[in-house]
Amino acid sequence: MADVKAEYLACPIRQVVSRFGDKWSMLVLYMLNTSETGVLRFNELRRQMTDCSQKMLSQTLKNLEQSHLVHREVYPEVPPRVEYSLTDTGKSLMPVLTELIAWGKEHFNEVIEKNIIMD
Amino acid sequence: MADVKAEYLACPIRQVVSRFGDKWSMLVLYMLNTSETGVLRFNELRRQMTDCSQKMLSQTLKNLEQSHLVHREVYPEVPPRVEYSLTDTGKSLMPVLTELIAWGKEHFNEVIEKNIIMD
DNA sequence: TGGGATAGTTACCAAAAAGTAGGAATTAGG
DNA sequence: CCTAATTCCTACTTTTTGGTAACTATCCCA
Repeated sequence: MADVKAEYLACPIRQVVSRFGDKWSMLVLYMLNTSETGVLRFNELRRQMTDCSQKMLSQTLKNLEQSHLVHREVYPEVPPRVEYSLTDTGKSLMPVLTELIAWGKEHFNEVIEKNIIMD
Repeated sequence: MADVKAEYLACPIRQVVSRFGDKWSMLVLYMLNTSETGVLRFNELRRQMTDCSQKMLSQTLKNLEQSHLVHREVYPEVPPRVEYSLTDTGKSLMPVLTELIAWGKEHFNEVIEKNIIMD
């Protein structure tokens, strides 16, 4: 098991997959990146990702924050205001992510035509 | 729920995540890409990914085949021989994946130093 | 007095993913 | 005739993930 740990720490693919290979992380990063001000509040994200539950969104944001990809700024107001934005590390990921999305746009249309995955 | 389907079909991020955002897909693609001949047999992959179970590997390969990213060639011999390689679509993904890996190498070392995720 | 808004957390449950262990099929080789 | 090699499949169990609904806290407004 210690071997597994070493393997994880050494392998950038596993790092990447384990940190934002989940259902919502990339979507959140994308939303933050395309936001005009570069900043989004919790409920603004919720409204844009209607099929992500409140729990999943806050969990996702917490993970991204722990990975230093997203910055969380709390304003001690009532009602509370919390603003999320990309960190510099997060911003540095965006060109790659953008390419991945572009690749998806280019190549999955053809795939989807032959291959229905949802019902 | 039909909306969710439409959203999925329309969103390249979800396409990408749902097709190879899982635990093993990227690793398999990477292995196939870095193989000298561009071809790997089932047990060759197994030996290189010791912590992936037989079941997971064959499931992963099947998914990648269905997404037209991996080609599966069966030779009707005894004992059986099956060779896996990247399709053209799979190959077209590799530059992006390589960049993602490079990004991981560059940026996660610093993150890991501050932030232990495994125990 | 009693919503409403904001940003969560928690407990509970269901579904999906993944691990384990065993079997199947075929033929060559001892 | 028994074993090894190769590529799986299947049943069973455990672990992880995700969803639902209810709860918290605070202040403003009617």
